[in-house]
Amino acid sequence: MAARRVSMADVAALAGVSGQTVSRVVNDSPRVDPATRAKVESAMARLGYRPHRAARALRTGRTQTIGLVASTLATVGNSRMLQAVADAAASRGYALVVVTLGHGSDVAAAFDRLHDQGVDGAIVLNEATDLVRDAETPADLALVVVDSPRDERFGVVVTDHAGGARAATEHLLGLGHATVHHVAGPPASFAAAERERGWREALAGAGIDAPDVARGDWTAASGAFAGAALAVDRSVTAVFAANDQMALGVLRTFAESGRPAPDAVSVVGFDDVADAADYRPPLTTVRQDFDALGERALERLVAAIEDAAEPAYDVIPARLVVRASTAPR
Amino acid sequence: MAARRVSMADVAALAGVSGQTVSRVVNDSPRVDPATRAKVESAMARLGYRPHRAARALRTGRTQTIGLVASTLATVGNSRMLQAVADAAASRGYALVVVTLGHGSDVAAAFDRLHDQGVDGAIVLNEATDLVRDAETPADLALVVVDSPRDERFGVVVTDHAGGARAATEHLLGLGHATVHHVAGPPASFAAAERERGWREALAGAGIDAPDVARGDWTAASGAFAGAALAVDRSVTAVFAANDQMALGVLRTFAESGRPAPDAVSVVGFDDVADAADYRPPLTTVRQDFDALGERALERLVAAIEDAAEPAYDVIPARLVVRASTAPR
DNA sequence: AGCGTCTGTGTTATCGTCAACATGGAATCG
DNA sequence: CGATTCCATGTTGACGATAACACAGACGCT
Repeated sequence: MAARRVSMADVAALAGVSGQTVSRVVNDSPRVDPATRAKVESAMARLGYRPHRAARALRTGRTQTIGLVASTLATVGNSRMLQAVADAAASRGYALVVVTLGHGSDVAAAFDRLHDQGVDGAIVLNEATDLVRDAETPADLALVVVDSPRDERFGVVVTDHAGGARAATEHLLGLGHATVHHVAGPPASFAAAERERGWREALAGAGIDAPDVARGDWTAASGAFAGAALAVDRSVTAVFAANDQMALGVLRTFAESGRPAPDAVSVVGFDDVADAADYRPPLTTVRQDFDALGERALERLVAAIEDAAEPAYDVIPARLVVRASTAPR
Repeated sequence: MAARRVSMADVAALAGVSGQTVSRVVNDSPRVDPATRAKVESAMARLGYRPHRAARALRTGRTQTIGLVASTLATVGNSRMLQAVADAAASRGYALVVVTLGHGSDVAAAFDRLHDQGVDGAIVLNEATDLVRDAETPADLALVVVDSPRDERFGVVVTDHAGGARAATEHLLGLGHATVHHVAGPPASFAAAERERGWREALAGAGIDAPDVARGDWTAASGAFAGAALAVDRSVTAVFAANDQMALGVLRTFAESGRPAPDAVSVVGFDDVADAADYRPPLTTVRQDFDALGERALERLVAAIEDAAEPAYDVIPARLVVRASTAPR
């Protein structure tokens, strides 16, 4: 019962070589005779040998593990990022440990925990611009931050929020709306700021003064609240919400005020969550490519860990998806 | 720059004791003189000592790491479970590694990966009843499965799906509806089967023959598809959908058929996702307590790992949340 | 007084792997 | 043809922590 696990020594004994040779086979060293390699490999297969991560980590100082830091996993965007990162990590042989920020939103504590875990690097989903900016980044930890301003201390991967927002706004203007109102995300959010910037740029490009923004906290409830104020203003015919869930709230309050989309108002969201196509009406929105984002973040992180690559800056495009919540004015 | 990490030996030297004594302090052994303990602790604090997980794992065979297995993390339920489990694990000093099933849905491969990682135990989010049933469970891995039939080989923690479904159905019957139609989840899902069972039981209890069920795949799109068929049948006045997203689809197609809830039809969902209160109309649904579920699963798992506790079976209640999508007939 | 027991601490060996160095032979060179 | 290089492999000794054992002194018992 107490079958001790198979170690390198067992494989070495069966193959009639030294442990070091087994190690070389395992690590794909070129310095191994093909015949020897075959012998060792068959011995490994026969015994069902698996390298012992902890032992290797102890010896090499590398754990083949990366951390993912997020304030919460309960949002659609974060969980889709997580999924993408998890898949990408698995395919490269890295384990992924998840660290969520406590209620204190204490990034330093999160880095501390990662340090404890001995991760080789970390990906941070940066929901508040100053999250990472203020925390001193541990020197010995490779870092890639998602949705952050460019920074030379760590890699950065971002969705083109501003570009997506511009496309959304221009789409609405193109439909003949005199202006476009905006329900923005929380002030601390980098993504929210970028989306707002894109919206302003599009309006400025059309020579239109930007109206006051309403501000929500990404939840549908906050979108509904903001929408209630907009709905009573008959001059509002087009609303760009900074995410789909707030758009959902906007759709609801406009409908309840007797001004349903798309006849009385056009609404655009951001993200393209799975449900967006089944909102009423189906929501025109900007699709974020979470898979590409996660994949790229991991790729950069692994490059930093394994090849000491310099921090890079990558922008992933976002694409407008037109559905039924927008119509010509 | 290349500051080697602080090891136990460094602490021991500074405190003027042996490494073993430091180890005893770290592990809260009672066999340490309070004065000595204080000396060691101050030395640890001064040097900023952190135990080296890999070294400890190598020696003890315990990694203080658990795995979470899920087919996907992109669903609301799974990501909320993940969040709950991550928090609970962190508070107990366990790291959490996430393993998603490949497209092959190959549980054996997932266990394999966990084995590689050397986790002490795993929590499986069981979306298909036969997921775990068929896989041979590794003997040396403590296991807790969420949403599975009772099993003596591993711990099981489940939401009371049937009870919640019964409450939902009885709520609708209590409003005067002659019968309740059901949009069920995928056939392989344990949760879907249980919710369907609860629905049937409630109808049977009222002496009503259960109508045919429509079947979706948890997505809003599949709910819309099922809803389209139901909406043309004027005798349908009450629908219980097996999750909120399908309920969203049902709401949409009924509205588009000129039969909006709650006047023409009453709709109940399951889960209480964050957006449900902002569906149009706000959705009456059954709230799952994901936090309790995750917390309990982790508690049982840790008990199994640390105290070799016997597999337990826990049921977490679900609660009806009445909103505006249901009305008297 | 003599003996066992308990307490706090130190010593030694080991977990599985890999880096650094060592070795012996074949191939290549001037 | 001796010297040099290269190649495939082996030997040794950590990495950091802890389990098992050892031991000296304090204490209590008969």
